[in-house]
Amino acid sequence: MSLRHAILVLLQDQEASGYDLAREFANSIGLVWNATHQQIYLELGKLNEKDMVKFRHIPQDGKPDKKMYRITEEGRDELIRWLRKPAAPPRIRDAFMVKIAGGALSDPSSILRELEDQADLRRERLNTFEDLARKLDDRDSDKNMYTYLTLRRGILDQQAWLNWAEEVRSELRRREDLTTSV
Amino acid sequence: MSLRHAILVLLQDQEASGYDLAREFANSIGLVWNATHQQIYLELGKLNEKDMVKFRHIPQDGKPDKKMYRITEEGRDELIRWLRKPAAPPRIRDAFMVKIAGGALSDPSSILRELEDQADLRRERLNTFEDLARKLDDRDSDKNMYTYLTLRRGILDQQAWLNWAEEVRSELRRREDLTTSV
DNA sequence: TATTGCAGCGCAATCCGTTGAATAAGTAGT
DNA sequence: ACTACTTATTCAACGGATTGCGCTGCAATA
Repeated sequence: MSLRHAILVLLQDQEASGYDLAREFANSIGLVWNATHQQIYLELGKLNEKDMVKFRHIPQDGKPDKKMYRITEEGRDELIRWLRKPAAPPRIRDAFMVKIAGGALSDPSSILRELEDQADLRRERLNTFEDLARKLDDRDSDKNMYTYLTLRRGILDQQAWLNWAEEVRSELRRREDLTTSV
Repeated sequence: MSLRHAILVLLQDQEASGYDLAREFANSIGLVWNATHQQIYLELGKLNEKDMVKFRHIPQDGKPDKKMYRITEEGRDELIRWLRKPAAPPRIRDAFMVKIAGGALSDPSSILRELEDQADLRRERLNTFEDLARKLDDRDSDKNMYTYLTLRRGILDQQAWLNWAEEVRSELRRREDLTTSV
């Protein structure tokens, strides 16, 4: 349960509303941890109860009021504490891979079709990450270096996925040849 | 919610007890979907209520009785239905990566320490997967091809991770040089 | 002999996450 | 004029997942 900590990480740099955070989750941090806006609002509520964040009401004209959250001392303490203890390895839950594992049931053509859909998604992500990495101006600043490394992680991940997809294609083709020649 | 389908995939090949399944989740399928024994027993119960699996009681001497589950027609239908509709892309939730993203807070040495711990884990997995891949005898059988592809996915993933770790090391070293020379 | 580990199953409580919807006012497009 | 999107937050309901606990009994080890 480190949605909490992901939020605290974001709040470190700047005061932000739930809405702001949700947008950032959709981009930057979403690369390593994703969450919907409902989850974020809920978690902000809990963090507030535990005095790890506080907010001020900002009335706006035209737009609805907003709550600008900032991290407190307790919040920072909690974050530091969390950073110190080892992180559990991420648990893997990949539905598409379950399909591959049970692939002998479906026919190869439908697998290939879905493979291409997934590959499109990965290619899209790859482009996004590469764009963002290119736009990082000063790579030597502390903050940017870590953002850069995070992006690199995403890039290498997508690339590995796409390479795997290439292997799948050629294996399935090989298989086709075998069966038609028998 | 495709714990259900992962179980059905496993039950396709052989009758198995909850305990057996839990062990398989810890190995083979665990590579793409992990689950604890509690979750598995619970899900087996639900699957049974929906007549997607049935079981027979096996009394054992010494050991407690066990329930050997097998898939039913309804179960197979459900599995086929599920295979046909597109899978949602996996959501990413990597606590260690959240730490990296907020890395500017911790000192580089503690990051490196945890990096090495995680790297050990990845190397271990890599070896396991490579061993399993080597042991697949007849790569041309339908079933083994898909197992092979699943393993390849895991292998490429671990390798990508380890390459990334190499990048992190050199970036952090570079950074150290910069700060000491200033 | 005490402890640990493995085989085997289960319940209860709680927490996390997802889905869907409601509200409300401005702005941009056809 | 109508539609759709953006900003901004919240609630309700459900189901999935996790954590912690409980049971039995054999085998091996220290």
